[in-house]
Amino acid sequence: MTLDTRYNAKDIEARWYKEWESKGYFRPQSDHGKQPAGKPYVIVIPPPNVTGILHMGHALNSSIQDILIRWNRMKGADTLWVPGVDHAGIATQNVVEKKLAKEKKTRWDLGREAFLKEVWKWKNENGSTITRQLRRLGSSCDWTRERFTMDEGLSKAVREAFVTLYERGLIYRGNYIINWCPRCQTALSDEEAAHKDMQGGLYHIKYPCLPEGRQSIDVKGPYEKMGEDHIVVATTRPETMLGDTAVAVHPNDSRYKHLIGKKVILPLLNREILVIADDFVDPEFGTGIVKVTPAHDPNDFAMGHRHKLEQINVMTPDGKINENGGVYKGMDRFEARKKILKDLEEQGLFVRRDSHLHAVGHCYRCDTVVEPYLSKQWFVKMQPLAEKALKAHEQGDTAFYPDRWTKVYLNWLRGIRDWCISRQIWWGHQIPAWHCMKCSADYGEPHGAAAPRNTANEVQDAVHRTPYAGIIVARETPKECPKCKGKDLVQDPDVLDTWFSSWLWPFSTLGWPTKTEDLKKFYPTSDLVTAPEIIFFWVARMIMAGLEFMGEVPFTKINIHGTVRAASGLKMSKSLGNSIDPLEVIEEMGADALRYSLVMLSAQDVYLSREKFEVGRNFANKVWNACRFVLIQIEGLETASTDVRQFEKMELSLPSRWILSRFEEKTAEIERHLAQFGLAQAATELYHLVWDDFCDWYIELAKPMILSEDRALRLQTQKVLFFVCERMLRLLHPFMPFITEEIWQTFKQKSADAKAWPETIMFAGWPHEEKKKFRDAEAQKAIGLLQDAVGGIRDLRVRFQIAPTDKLTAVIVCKEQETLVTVRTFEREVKVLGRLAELQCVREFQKKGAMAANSFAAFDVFISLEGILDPEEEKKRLEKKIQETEQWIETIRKKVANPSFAEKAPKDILEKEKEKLADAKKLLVSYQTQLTSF
RNA sequence: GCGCGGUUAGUUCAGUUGGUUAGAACGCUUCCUUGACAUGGAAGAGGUCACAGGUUCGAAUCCUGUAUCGCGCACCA
Repeated sequence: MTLDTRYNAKDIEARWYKEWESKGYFRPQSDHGKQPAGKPYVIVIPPPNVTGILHMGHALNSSIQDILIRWNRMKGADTLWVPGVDHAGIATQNVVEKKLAKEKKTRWDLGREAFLKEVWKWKNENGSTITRQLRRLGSSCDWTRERFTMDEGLSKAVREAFVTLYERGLIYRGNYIINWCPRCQTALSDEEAAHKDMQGGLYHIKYPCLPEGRQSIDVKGPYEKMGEDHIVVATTRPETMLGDTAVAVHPNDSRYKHLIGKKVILPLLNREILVIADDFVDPEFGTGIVKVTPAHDPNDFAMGHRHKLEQINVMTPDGKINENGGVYKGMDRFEARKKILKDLEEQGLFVRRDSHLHAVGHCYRCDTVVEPYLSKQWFVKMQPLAEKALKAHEQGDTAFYPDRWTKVYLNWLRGIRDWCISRQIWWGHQIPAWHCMKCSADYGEPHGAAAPRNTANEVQDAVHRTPYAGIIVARETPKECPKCKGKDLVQDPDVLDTWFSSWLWPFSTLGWPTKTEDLKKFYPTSDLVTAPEIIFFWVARMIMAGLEFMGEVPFTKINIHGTVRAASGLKMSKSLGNSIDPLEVIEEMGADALRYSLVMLSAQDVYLSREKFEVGRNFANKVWNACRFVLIQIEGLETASTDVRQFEKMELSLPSRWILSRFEEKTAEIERHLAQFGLAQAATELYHLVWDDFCDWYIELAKPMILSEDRALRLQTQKVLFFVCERMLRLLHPFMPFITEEIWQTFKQKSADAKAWPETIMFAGWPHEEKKKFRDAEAQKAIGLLQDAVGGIRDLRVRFQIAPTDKLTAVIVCKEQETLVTVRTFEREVKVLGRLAELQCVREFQKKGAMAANSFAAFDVFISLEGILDPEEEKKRLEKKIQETEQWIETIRKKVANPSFAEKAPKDILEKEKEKLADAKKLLVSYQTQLTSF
């Protein structure tokens, strides 16, 4: 039984995933009636957007989670990885609306019910793309527990959560300035309005003053005296001036004190507005006078509140000027901006445009400029929730890896603002609130429609009236109004923010609010792995929800991994056209290669280009071939086994002792890295263990041993090869699940005790240190010497251009008798690896003729270079070496001679320095001896 | 404006609590198709660790400041 000559990732990967899933290996072992070891290990997947396709960020995220899951599964824990997708309200609705648009239809043409049918149809046909792709990656999720935020159970959880919060007085409804996307025509939360710096204009506009005693608002120019016949305000959004209801100055601003309480004329609409005084105004900025538009700016809204100003909404939900905007009615907001500026200029009221850099909110789904907009929405009062999360953190219930994200998280919690959760779309969980048409006067106005002029008092009322008259919030659809017994009830048309369902994910996916077995067994979960941009959207909210509804944090460890970026440094995204499709990489190089490359690079943000995946591909190929070599070498072996005890009474060769020792050492190190989410470091360690130690040295050393006449040595080497290689596969399995399974199964067939092996490498157990049984400092030191000797010879070969086929003679001159004894034990190996015809190991040596050496602290390696060596060149080289070494000695000597160093440095450091000094001196002697012989 | 992170080889990055002559991958140079692997092997060149101070016997590592790049947050119209 052996492996194919060529490693074919594609074939292997398709085959194994199917096998694993169909046999139920991904399910918790307790589902199979097994008694697992220790605490369960549970991860919930950050649910990807149902409209999404797998991008590199997902690939990295899922790779990390799968490594953690497979690692813990191998350790014997009851592992559960719950997969699923969220319904992505706005994004999904957009996709379906776009589809309808092609047929020249809108959602309004279909009506709510028919439209939702369309969305479900789309979901059923296309919604599994991303989960299919996750399978290609090798993600060992328990698909039997897959959830969707719109499925029945999760919808029940959403309703439960909403009603519970309402009952606890943490949900309110009110008129506020929210972020409004005119394209999606819905409110957004603060997090969904991504601020981008934009170079815009700061427009200075003259507002005429109403002269003393004049009642008429027909004030004619010219306006020349600022502060007398006019004032100048500055704005970035001139179109909002249509809704101005005041201008404000700082109460202590001496320039304008006389204006306070006076009136100015709002140009274009020729409305009188008041000059008010408010601390908010920064006298240093612009002219020190601010126009106040309570319905279109959060600050102005607050100011309007303080001064009981009228709120005039001048925009329609789709971003056009409404009937309050006079002649501008019907114009798009940006079109209106241009026209208004033009009109102002014609009237001599436009002063100038300054270039101005400011942050403008953009809809995170469609990138449209968000409009601060006054409308009636549902909110969650966040502060009480945040306080619980803060307290949990103080108690050490949550920890971020790496730790620096803690601060980001805490800062956000401390400055938390209420969460606008209602969305004016149809796809999502409809708010479980019903309006009694009889009791509720305030129902019936379409959301976001040109709101009649709400007064500040009304807002205040709306905010604080809880529960509201005429609104019934309930778990079950109410039949009648509890107050008036009226039957005319209409459910609130709004749906909830998608994140309102995602934040329940860690327990809703386990069955909550039903007290299921899963919930009992698997909550709280273990780790959360996600990207930094999701900390606010999801992580923080999940923690708050966990505490609020379950009374316990949903997970304690939060691993924040790097962002995947294109080589240019920009975030990888489809819209920028700089993305690399993970599926293409899988197709070309295999999922194992993709996973390994990504994880190895993920110590921080991952900058990708296609070539970077070659690391993983080459590594997979190396693993394949090394194992193939092992299988070929053990062809005749009848007693291949993974049993540690087989080596107990065996006198192992030095290289075998060494490789066993190296594996033991590195296993512990890899485990340590994995335990603190140092996956990149773990992967790098493994890479070098496999490539450098196992392939470059052990396999090369094993070759002569296998060809040896000594039957016992032959057999022993075969056994060690098998044993070590099988462990290597297990160490690699979490990182490269497919290739390791394929090879491992071949190993299993080859082993003498195959019956004792589990059915899959997934359950083969994670290699643990054999009580340091294999730790072997002596072997490590000896192989170090061997590597020096071979390296020294190889260097001389290359330096003097000696063909590899030229068998030459070398002499190793040991400086100590002890070294000589050691070197003699691996004489044969050095001969083979150095391609020598002859090797002498001696204590004393008198150089004859043209010879050159490489010197080490323990020995010198000479080779004969008759007719090749240029004595002058060699002399120069040696002189340079001597100079370098002298300098080095001087440095150490100074250090050691320093009384403070001797006094303060730890003992072992001092010892090390002294050793170093001794070694350096030996080296110097070697060089000097060589030089004098010329 | 506030906060966070980076600045180490030509490039991309590692570098645990300060302690070998600062490492890797890719690229580059030279040589090698030797029975696991050319997706390979051997060897080599290449770095005053952004800058300036400070703490220390000792600093890439800790502190202060500067420069520069990136990210996040924020109501300066």
